[in-house]
Amino acid sequence: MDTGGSSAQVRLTRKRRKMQRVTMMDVAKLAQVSPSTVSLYLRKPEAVSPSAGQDIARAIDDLGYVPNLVAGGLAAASSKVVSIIVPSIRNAFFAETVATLQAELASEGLQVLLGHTDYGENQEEALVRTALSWAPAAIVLTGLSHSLGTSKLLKASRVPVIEMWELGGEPLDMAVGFSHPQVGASAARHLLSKGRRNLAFLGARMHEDHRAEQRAAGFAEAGKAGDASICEIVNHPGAATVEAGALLLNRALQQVPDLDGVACSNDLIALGVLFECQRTGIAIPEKIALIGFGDLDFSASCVPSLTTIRPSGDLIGKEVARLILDSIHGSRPEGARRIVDTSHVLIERRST
Amino acid sequence: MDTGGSSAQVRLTRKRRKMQRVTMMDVAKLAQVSPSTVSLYLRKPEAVSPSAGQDIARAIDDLGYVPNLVAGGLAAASSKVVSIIVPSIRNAFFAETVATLQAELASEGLQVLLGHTDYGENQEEALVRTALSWAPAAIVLTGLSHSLGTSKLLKASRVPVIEMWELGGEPLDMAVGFSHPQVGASAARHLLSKGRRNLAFLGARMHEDHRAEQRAAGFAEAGKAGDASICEIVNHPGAATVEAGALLLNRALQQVPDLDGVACSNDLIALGVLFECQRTGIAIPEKIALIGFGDLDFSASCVPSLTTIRPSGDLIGKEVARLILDSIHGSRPEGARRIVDTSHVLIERRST
DNA sequence: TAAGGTTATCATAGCGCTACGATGAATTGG
DNA sequence: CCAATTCATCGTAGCGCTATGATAACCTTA
Repeated sequence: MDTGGSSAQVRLTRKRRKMQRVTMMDVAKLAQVSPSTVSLYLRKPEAVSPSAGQDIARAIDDLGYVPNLVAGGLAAASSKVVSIIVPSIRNAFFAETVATLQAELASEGLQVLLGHTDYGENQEEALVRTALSWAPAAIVLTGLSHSLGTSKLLKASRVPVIEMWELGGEPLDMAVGFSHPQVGASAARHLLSKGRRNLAFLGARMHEDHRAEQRAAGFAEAGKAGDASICEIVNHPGAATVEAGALLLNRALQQVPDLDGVACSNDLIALGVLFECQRTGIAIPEKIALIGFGDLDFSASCVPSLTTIRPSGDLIGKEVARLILDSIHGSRPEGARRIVDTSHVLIERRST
Repeated sequence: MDTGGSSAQVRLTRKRRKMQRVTMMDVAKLAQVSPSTVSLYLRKPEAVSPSAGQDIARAIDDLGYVPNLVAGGLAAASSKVVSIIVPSIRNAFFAETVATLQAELASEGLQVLLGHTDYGENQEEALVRTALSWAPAAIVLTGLSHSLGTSKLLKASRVPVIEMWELGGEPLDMAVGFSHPQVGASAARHLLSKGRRNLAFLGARMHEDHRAEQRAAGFAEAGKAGDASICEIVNHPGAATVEAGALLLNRALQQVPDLDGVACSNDLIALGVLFECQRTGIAIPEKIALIGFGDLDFSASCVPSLTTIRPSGDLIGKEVARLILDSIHGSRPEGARRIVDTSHVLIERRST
């Protein structure tokens, strides 16, 4: 007869939770120390006696223990993650910066959480919101212009914020980059110094890419301040591609009949110009002097080699990493606003 | 008189923890529901009554509540993060895939945790270890060859693993990509079909880049199987750059005197070849037929336009995303091993 | 109206770890 | 030889959230 079945005291598994195969507790048990000691060992090995340390190390190894950073982050109220938000990782500029940054941070045990906005401010706000959900150690944004909501979110959180690839405005917290108007001005002055007077600036997606717009503005201003006869800005609504370069050149040739100096917002555009000139038989630099921006992989090797402006994306990555690590280690003077100017370098080659 | 001071019952703040400004509890209080209901609303809004839902939504808005995904991840035993590990984010192939993947995943509320190995297997193991610490929803690796430790780690965890950009071996779990030997073979056959018989394959970093090596091998095999007179493989120890292309061409010209067909492991190398030929007056395609790999931004626009093989990095990203989402939603047939072949497309242009 | 079925909501027990304060052992000094 | 000081180690209370089962509230239908 089944006595237990209908009686009141049914023994049911009260609660059940998913879990991790090996926890710190298991390590502690095997090493015959308390979980606290294991935790301490993992964070500050030198604070634990050598003998205990060895036992723990062996236990970790034997069990194949992998610490759970999610739990750690919750307990410590801050995770070992840095959130990076760029317009597009397809863009070689940002790829370079992210790569450098990732490498620098990885050596300090920090992970990179990546997001890209595709040049949309609303997109950015959503990304910032999710980024903050991870209680990151720091958050890295591109540029200085953000939606009101983004700024509010960021200020409300106590997370260090670094804005990169742009200087000139008031940063939320810290900034690493350079002045884009100055880049444009350098390009214009260089063309003027080569005796060119009928200039054009070829840019892409400038309604969204605020920094390209600034370069164009700096170019136009320096052109006018110098003795340029004409100084036109031509924009392509799509992305900055080689193909766009060809289109833009043709538009510029229509607008500026005696065009003899062209600056491009991006080396890809410049490459497109180069190819289009080759196709149509326009001599570079004899007929048109050409200067780009970015110093991409091909810029030194193309025919003719491309005069360009190097923004040092890797340097930006390094400096951002330094700022983040300083913030985390508390070695940053409290309240000190930090702005790092990575500057730009004009590299003269055969195309001008 | 101070009665409390010396007496035994000192009221001391027992414990203190850091915290978050606004928690789910605060939202619950303001909306006059229990925290569970708020949690439920956030995860499945349709399961909560419209009136309660409205109250909660308003409370969230009023308080500027940002959910803590770290806590959520711990409680749910899996975080809304997908870890992606690529050799290099500077590489346009992987940048494309990561960008697509990130966009697809973001729309489902998943974050991307990025790591890059710089083509090092040890590096990869360390990255996988940290990645697993985040209890990710899935983990995406590049290629099929990993260290023993990496495989063991991955198998021990119950995390869905997707290997991308390579097919042909036995995947750990799921794989999305294409066959690299076949790419090489396609290139060789194309050159042969153009009547070229003195062939060379120009690759870079092939001792580390296993996939480039496979392309070269496939090329050599198809060359021999066809009626190629010579079929040489030339390797550059450094990265695949435009500059390397020029060097490699010159090496190939030495090794293959009557060189008339060149395949490159990467369009950047092909571009370098193009420029070098321009410099030295070698006619393309008349003297040398040139085929690349990647179909990068410039490949359609250069002069002459570049015949190339498109690996569809964006398609890979999309398929990987689909597999991940299927895994998460449990719609994947349990135990079914999934392999997706994204294939490759040869795009014939003017350079052959 | 009672029995049975739906919902919508809730109380509660952790997820695995860190940080705080406390404990006990070892060392020292007067 | 006991108080004072150091040092390694430990016990424990959460971090903020989700999942589970339970409960209450509301319909059905016979």
